[in-house]
Amino acid sequence: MPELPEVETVRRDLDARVVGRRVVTAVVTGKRTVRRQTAAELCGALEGRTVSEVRRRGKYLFAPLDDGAALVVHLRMSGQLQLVPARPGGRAMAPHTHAVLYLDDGSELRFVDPRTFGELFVTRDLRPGGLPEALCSLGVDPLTDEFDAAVLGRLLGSARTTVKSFLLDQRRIAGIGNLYADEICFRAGILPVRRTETLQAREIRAISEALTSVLDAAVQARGSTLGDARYRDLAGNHGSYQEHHCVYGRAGEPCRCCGTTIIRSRVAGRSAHYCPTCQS
DNA sequence: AGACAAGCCTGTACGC
DNA sequence: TGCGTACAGGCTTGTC
Repeated sequence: MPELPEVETVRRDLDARVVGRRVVTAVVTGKRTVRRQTAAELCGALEGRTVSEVRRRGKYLFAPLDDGAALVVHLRMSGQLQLVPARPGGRAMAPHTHAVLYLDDGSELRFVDPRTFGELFVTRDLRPGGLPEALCSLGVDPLTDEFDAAVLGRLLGSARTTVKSFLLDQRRIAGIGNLYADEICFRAGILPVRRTETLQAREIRAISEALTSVLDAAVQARGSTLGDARYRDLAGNHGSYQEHHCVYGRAGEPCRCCGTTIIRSRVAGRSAHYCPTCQS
């Protein structure tokens, strides 16, 4: 399940390898992959265009093009981008390949998505800073300098919900999914069910610190690859942050800090993993 | 066979 | 009334 660290890993690789490349041909075969426009419109908007840069907001990737439009990609649960180098005879398409951008150096950028929740679209509707209008409802991105403990404090101060729901709300902070929400709560020593109204100043600082340190470490490790919807980077390699998970996917196992059995319960309709001793 | 996992959107219901 | 929040349903498919 790609969340911020996984999407950022893909963004960095795309930025290094696809910027300056021109799309020669675009082919969409998935029926659900392009929803906000027709596949022909998307392909027409991409063909002949050069990728200027690759940016990210929360879990969304967007690539401004040389004509002022931007390609937007969301991987949702099972989406994956593959960059397949030019090779005589080509390389077989993975099952569930729904779109392919053929680039001017012979490489192919492929969108693979078994559960078909992911989507691509091209938009010309951009804010002055270049952010697509469609992404403007997203909250602050925690890897930017727009985010710090003071900003988090203000956001938490106006919320009346659980810490888990707060962290998952993309309109407040963009990029955190179920996995990193649980890891951040553990690192901060806060239970996922804690009400935001009850947080002390020192706990808000702890959440801020945990948020930054967990996401930074996960980006360093090139994301988490778990058994289910296995995340892969552009080249097909997996991340390694799962080796550092303290709670997510560890229900029934001993806490790495105190040995207490990690609990799994439901919070805000989602699975939540926590240590009942280390978190309060 | 059927439940479940995930992210996000939509619609509806609720409390203050 | 209106705002913020809660919750359920829909979308999908591989895995247990």
